Amino acid sequence: MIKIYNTMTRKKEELNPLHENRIKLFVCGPTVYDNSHIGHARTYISFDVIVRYLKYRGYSVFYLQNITDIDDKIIKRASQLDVEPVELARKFEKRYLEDMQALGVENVNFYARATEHLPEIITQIETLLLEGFAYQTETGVYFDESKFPEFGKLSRRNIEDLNVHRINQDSTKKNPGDFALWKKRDEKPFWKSPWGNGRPGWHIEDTAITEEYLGPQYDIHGGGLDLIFPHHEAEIAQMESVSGKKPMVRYWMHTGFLNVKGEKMSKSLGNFITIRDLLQDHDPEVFRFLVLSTHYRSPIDFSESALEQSKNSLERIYKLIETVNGIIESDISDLNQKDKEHNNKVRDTRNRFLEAMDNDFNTPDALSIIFDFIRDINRSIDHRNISKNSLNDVRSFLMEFGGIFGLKLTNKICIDDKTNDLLEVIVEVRGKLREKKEWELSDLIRSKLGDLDIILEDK
RNA sequence: GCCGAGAUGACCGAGUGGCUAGGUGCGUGGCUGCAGACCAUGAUACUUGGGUUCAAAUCCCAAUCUCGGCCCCA
Repeated sequence: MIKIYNTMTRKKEELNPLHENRIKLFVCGPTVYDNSHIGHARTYISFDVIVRYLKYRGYSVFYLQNITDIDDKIIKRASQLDVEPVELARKFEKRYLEDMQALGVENVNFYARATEHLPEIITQIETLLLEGFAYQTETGVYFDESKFPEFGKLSRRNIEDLNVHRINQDSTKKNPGDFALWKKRDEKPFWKSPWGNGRPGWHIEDTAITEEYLGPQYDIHGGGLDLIFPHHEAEIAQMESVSGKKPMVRYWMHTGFLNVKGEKMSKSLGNFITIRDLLQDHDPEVFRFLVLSTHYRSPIDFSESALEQSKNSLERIYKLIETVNGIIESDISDLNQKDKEHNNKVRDTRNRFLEAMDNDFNTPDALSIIFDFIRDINRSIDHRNISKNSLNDVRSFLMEFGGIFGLKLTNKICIDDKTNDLLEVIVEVRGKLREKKEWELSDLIRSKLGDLDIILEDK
């Protein structure tokens, strides 16, 4: 039974989807006005693995994400660069999708652009006005917070607290906490609406999109911790007011921040690392491993040394696969057999692994179980008491694990035949040198190859 | 001011009452010509002070510190 920590109740709850084994999931997507950063990557890798695991567990998951392609930041950036906002949005949307692909994030079923859902947005606002949850002023249409007493239930705040500390106060609003559903604007880009030209407020696109594709009630809503307030509160207020159905979502899941040197990344601090920067000189799987070696709700402190540690850890997994492959493909006679014992080992490890993942997707715990297993298998190989048959099971279990964590776990060597032949020549010659105990020369060859990132290991 | 998260060994990081997680790094031993990989093994680990309990990293109380949210943000 899978347990999920629900931000709404602050407790782990058993996963019970609305419709048997079907799960409807929505995760807030990015505002596409700039390159995506590694904080985004953390969140989306986390959800990628959550979805992989749910699917592995037999759930049919529909994973929806929005793309905020209309927003003040987009407009501002576009005017600075003297391009059309939509052009800018499309450009960074494309980059975002490329970045996600590079990171191996691949389970989103549908990306919904805000600008392609204006009719749905307008319909929701009309309903809110009709039902008295919203009001119109000369500057826009606002949600009337006082009509939704539960406002703040997700972040556990009360409305009184929310009505202080507001800046850039729009004087036409009834309460300071009221938020915009529609902003009346005559500058481009704008859309026509019953309330005049303008564009949607920040929160309404998500509920319009989720109602369209998932309905007024669905299973899981995810996003970064920073979206709890006010974004997700606003979504709850809108959707539950529109439909009259509660709750809008059964499980709220929030990912922790990625910090750089103990501080949250922000443009003002200048510690902003984009996914592109990261991938310039790091393997995406190393970053994925770093993300998964911390629980999705905990903060991650990003650093080069953290990456280095992850790289080395990940290497340990790859080494075993390599060794196993080497033995299976070799023609050496079979090692001693203790098949039954090893079958049990694989089975127990799988069970423990699933138990860890069932427990609110505890990837670090799950990893520790994998490493336990790796040590055991290495020991068996060292003692030469594992059969090729068992090693096949080991390999397929590790591949199963790799599928869930989104790690390829295949030998990454991809060189052309010519180079391969050439390498074989070098290795053969070096072998002869070693037979003659020409250590100096053979070490030189090894170190020169090492400089070319070709690691030669003698058995 | 109001809300929230956290403090575990050199570093990262699990763990809600008893049975030394795991990884990285480092030391030692084994295997190796050497190195690497692998195996074995080691280092004053649970912020502080009280309390509950036969038993606490884990529960309670207090304190200290760190970080985050409250305009925008994954």
